[in-house]
Amino acid sequence: MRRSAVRELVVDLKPFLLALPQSTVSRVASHIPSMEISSHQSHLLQQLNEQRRQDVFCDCSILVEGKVFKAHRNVLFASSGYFKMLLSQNSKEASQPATATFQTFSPDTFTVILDFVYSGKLSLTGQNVIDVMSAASFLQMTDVIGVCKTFIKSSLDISEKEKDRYFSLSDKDAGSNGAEPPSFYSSGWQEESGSPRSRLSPDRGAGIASGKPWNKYSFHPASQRSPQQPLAKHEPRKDPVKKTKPLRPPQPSEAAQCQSGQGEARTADPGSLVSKSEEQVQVEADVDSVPAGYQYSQGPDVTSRSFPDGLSRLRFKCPYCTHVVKRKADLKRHLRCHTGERPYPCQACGKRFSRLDHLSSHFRTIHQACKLICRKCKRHVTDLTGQVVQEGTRRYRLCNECLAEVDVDSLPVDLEAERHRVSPADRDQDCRWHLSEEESRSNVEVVEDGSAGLVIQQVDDSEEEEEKEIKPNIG
DNA sequence: CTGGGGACGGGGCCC
DNA sequence: GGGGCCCCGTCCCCA
Repeated sequence: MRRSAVRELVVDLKPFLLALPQSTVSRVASHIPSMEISSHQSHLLQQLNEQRRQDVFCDCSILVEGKVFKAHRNVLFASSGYFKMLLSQNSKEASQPATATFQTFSPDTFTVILDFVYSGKLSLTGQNVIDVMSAASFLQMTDVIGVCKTFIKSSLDISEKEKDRYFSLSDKDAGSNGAEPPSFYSSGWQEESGSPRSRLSPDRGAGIASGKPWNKYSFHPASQRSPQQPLAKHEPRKDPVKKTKPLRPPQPSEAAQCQSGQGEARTADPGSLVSKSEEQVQVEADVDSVPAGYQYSQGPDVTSRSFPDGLSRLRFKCPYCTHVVKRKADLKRHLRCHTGERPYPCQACGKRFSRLDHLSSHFRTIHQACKLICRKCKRHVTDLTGQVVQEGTRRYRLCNECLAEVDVDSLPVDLEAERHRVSPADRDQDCRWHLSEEESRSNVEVVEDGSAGLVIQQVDDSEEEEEKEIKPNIG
């Protein structure tokens, strides 16, 4: 601890101790082996933050889209898993100033993160929460991620609680285009003792600092997003969710790309950033706990929206776009297109879906060959006129004529095995298509065409009805 | 360039 | 009220 910090502490405690009777001091000292000064931590943090602002002892530079942030290696190490990895890998060069470069989030976003690191206060707004969560995902700051998630969820709760206020506001309040949400949204995290920062206080105009209206908000990697980018109706489709490669957490090698003391430019893969974000959203979906020492405060007018008469039936307003739905469940469903949450994995191929019905549809279409249509000639097929073909994890039907054309008629179909496969006892287990079963397909009693990678199964229309009862094994 | 298949979001209905 | 399901429209990818 620096001398100045210690001196501050002593100065701070002096009047307190002097004010106590000597007997009290000795009695307390005898009962408390190690006295804990509650203000110490915040004081220390305050001092570190002051040092950061004055660039005192800062031994780490972070370059974010051209803007340089100064910080302390120790503080970053203690706050972020990413920096922990990065700095520990470069521990040999501890004497050299460390430099990290990011282009995956904006300077504003990193300002919020860094302010949190040095103050414990997270300045979240409806405009920055996704960016901050993505950045926190990348930096592996799980506390911040949790706070962001709670923030988003809380928006929903407040939306519900204050729905009556939609209608209590006059048309004048709503303006001519009542469906438009209010321009600003504000909320923030603060210490229990309360924050002096006005932007954290839940008053109406508190979010003006960000200056971004609701309908300007969209969910994109910061590197791809303009702050002013409007949110089109299907814009979430352009979000990295769809482009995401198989989900994976940031790898240590990615962190290693930041070279200590070299200031090497680095562009992190936005896909990986969001993938992590998605993954964490899902993994932590049931974690609503608030980090100890914090309390959540949010502006009371977050969802105080009113709508014209024609829209008054639609009560739930998406906090990230102008979309309005009638049911809270619909809003919850809609929000996944903003958060990228995909809680429904396909057990057959591992692909993840944001909605259960989409998963069901995918499973039926891709893995169950439910369509009684020949994939090639589009004619209706029955158990007499066609067969199910398995290609990898896909199943579809071909009529006997088309089967002959693809030269698989020479393949023997093990009817006995087929009967066994669709027997009631085994049907359910088989049709669930567990990945583990995929991997151990040697036990599957079907015949594979080695050249075409096809597996021919006899069509059984009775199975068709039964398959409708089979649902993907949703974990 | 075009058509088909699949993914995906929204809306509505039923339980 | 919420979950599940179905339908529809749109978009994207690919052959």
